[in-house]
Amino acid sequence: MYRIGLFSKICKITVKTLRYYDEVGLVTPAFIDAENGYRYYTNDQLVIVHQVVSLRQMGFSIDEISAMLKHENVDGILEQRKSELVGQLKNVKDQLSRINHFILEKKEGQKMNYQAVIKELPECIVYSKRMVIPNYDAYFKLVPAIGEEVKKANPTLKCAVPEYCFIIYHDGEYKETNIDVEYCEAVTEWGTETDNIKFKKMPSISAVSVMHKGAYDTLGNAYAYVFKWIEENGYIATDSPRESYIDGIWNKENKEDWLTEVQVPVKKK
Amino acid sequence: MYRIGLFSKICKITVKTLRYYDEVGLVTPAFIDAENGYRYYTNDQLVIVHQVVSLRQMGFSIDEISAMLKHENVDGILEQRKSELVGQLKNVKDQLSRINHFILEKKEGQKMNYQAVIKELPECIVYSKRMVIPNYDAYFKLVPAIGEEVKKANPTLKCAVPEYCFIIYHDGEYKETNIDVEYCEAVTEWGTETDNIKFKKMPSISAVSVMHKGAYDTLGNAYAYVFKWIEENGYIATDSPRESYIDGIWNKENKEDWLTEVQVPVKKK
DNA sequence: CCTTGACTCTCCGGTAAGGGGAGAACCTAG
DNA sequence: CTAGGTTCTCCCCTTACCGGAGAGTCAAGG
Repeated sequence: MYRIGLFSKICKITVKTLRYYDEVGLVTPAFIDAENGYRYYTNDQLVIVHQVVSLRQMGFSIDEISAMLKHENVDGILEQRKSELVGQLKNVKDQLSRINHFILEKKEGQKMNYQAVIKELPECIVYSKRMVIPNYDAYFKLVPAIGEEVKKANPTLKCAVPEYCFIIYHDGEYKETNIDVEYCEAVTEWGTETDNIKFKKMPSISAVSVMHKGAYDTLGNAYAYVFKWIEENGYIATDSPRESYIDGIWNKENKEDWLTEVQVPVKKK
Repeated sequence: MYRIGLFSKICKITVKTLRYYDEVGLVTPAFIDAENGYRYYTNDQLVIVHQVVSLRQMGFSIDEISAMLKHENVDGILEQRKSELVGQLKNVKDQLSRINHFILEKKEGQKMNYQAVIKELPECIVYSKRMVIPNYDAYFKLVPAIGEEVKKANPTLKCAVPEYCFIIYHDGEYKETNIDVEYCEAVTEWGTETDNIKFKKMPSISAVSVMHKGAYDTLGNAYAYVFKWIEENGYIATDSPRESYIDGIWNKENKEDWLTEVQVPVKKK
């Protein structure tokens, strides 16, 4: 019979931990002196502690170990822990890749303008108009007309809250002329379509998102950044990119205050 | 200016998290109504939140992000996080390997007699006698004589607490006859040596440890297990194995109650 | 027998990054 | 004016322990 201090040296476990294991019922001392509460351990507990440490080193939680020592659903717990570990492995590798990318990016251009975030874009209903526009500038002149056309066909239609107004670039490559573009705006309900305006449901997707602050003439940098990021971090683009307008000419005079979000649907390679 | 609920939808962060970020000073609302405490956010906060989420997705802690946003020691934090991730990667791979080994071992033999634990063996002073013994049985007859010889040369010498009494197998392979063996016992101080008995300091090492319950004739199973474990989990043995005696003939009549610990010094491959 | 120092006990508080819920105040639409 | 949705603060909960306070306990030496 050892007292707790000696036993802790024998099995190389702290006294605190032994008391904690007693408290949660994982390793109960062989005997507790009712007079003074002293815990006494024997080599039987040594074997149990050894088992517990072994399982802890595989990353099982106390609850899981308790269940396993009672032979409850051991196979299930093993498989669950394993798939958890596979997930963690992916996650750590992902983080490592991202941090390496970050360090590299920081070394090259000191500005650090862009930051990538993976986010889930929730499902939504949009009205959309797809069109081929001669060039980038032409597009802005068309937007108000679209809004009016929708309102005429659907006087009570309301935009979604929060607003989500974006264009999808359908060309698989960068173009400056004859751009195949789809203007979308999220709304709360289905409406009646017209020749130009169609309604559709955008499914929920995951996308990598970067924020672009400033005028549109440097938006190309954001695209360059995001596609490089996708490449270097082991993702692949699964759909055409979206450009979501947050701040612009309609609410900010100064071009440098404009804010645009570039979203590229992706999945892990 | 958005209220917290709407803003949380815009940046896809829970309200709880936004309040927490406010509390720790990471993302402060643009304006707080002094009357009712309502938090109001603008798109400026959106950009900050985006940065924060980006860094959180790389696994930085709130404190680290706070420092980085203030441009404090960014390079240091990056490198630190990176090496932390490298460590985590090793750890997760190790756990995965161990759990796979465990699952396999469980499928093959249902008994699950052995569990491996990596532990640090602390530094200690031992007296030791190295000898070549004709066979396993002969060894036990020699032990009492060693104890007496030490006591004669060092009447006041005390054994270490906890006791640590073991033999080292110096043969690089399994042998049944003419075994090169070193008997060791940890003591509290250096003593005077004799022709046979030498004192030395055992340095602190890490070792994989398994517990063997029962008579010595099945100890081979424990060795088989531990060397297989070492092989399959990416470790290498760095020194000769030790066999530490915990329960035996001296305190347990029944052979099935004997307890022996096999320790093999290892390092990660 | 007394003291001293080592050991042990319980209880309380802390960790990281929020989640859950209670109770109260507030705001907007009908 | 009311009903329902938002927001506020406050408190407790999570994991697997660690640190410390204050009090009781034990063994050895004088």
